[in-house]
Amino acid sequence: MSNRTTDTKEEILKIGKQFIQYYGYNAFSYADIARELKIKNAAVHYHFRGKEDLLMALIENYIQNYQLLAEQLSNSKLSATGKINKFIERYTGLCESDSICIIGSIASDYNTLPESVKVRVSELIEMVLRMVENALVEGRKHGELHFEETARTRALLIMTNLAAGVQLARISGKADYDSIRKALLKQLK
Amino acid sequence: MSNRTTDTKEEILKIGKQFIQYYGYNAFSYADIARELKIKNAAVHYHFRGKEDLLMALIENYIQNYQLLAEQLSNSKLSATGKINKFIERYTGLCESDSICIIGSIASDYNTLPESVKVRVSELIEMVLRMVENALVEGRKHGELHFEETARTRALLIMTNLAAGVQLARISGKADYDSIRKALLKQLK
DNA sequence: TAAAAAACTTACTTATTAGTAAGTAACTAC
DNA sequence: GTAGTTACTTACTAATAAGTAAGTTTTTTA
Repeated sequence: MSNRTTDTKEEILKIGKQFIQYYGYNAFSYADIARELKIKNAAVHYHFRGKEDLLMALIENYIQNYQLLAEQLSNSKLSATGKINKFIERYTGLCESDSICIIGSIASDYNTLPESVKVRVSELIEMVLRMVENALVEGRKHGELHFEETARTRALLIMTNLAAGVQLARISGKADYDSIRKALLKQLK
Repeated sequence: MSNRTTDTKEEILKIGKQFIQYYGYNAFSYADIARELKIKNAAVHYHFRGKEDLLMALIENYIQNYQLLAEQLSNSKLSATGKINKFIERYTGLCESDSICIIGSIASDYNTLPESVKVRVSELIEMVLRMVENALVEGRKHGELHFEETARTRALLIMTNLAAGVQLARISGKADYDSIRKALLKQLK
């Protein structure tokens, strides 16, 4: 019995992503996913042999997603500020659903992950950093953005502010995330 | 059979802290602690009824520790920069052992924690932020430090840079943490 | 429309987890 | 020196976790 309009495999990925962002990788089980989708445990194993495979698939999805965003940004007529904003918006969205970014979530569980996953996460992070870096370089070239550090360092600062910002927001409130977000942009002017 | 020189309860706290900082709260069990200390599972339960109680004790320890640091700093003749540096050093130390800060670790697992713990973590964070904020206010008053935002916002920026900085360091390398650390201090001049 | 492939469920297994009840050894206080 | 307290161990239980083998239903394709 398959569902006409939705794809179970996609649904598993969707729920898995939500669980990682809401509870953390080591805090949910295949049984949790199965319960949520009203299928059996073994059905989840049919689509993803094990939890590591599911995680790997999620990371691949995430990489694809960011590659798409990177392309869109490089082809767009948006200002550098606009591009940075597109990036920031992703975090703002997470904040609203009491979730944290996958990278931050995985980073906390990093030492429990198999080598294959670690390598890919590392590549994902480099990709994201390069994307922000490119926007920063462009903005500085056009006199639109101003910062003292190298673009790479500035990208690191922005990324860490946002990643930990959404983590903090769940505890001390969304107002703190908002202060961070606004300060980030003001600093670049 | 009790150990003359060490205290089992203290040892459990020490290992528990290490596990949280290295693997994450939901990635270790009482059995792991028992194995490490060469005692039985039930002995851990004797000292801490459940994992939540252990976590709570660790947080209380952490709060005490920070209260001590806050006092030391407020009574010290250190410059504001020196005070901020004392704070930064804590993160640098973590970085060297491939560990992340307890706050960051707990933040990722936040939605799996009981309310009693959440409340105390929230108080801990406020304490830490106030400490950094105080040093910033003092530094600005004396013309030693310079920043545009409110001291609270600046403290948020510093704290998120460091917390996510050590998380990132495990994945993309300690050099990235170092760039962040140096940029942080330079920004304040 | 029959065979094959895909997408499951049923029914397990094996390992781990948190936790506890009951017993024992050692130290402590009087 | 014995009664009580502390700090355990032994020996469980009940629940959950990951995973699999075998069978069933549904969909696709030839």
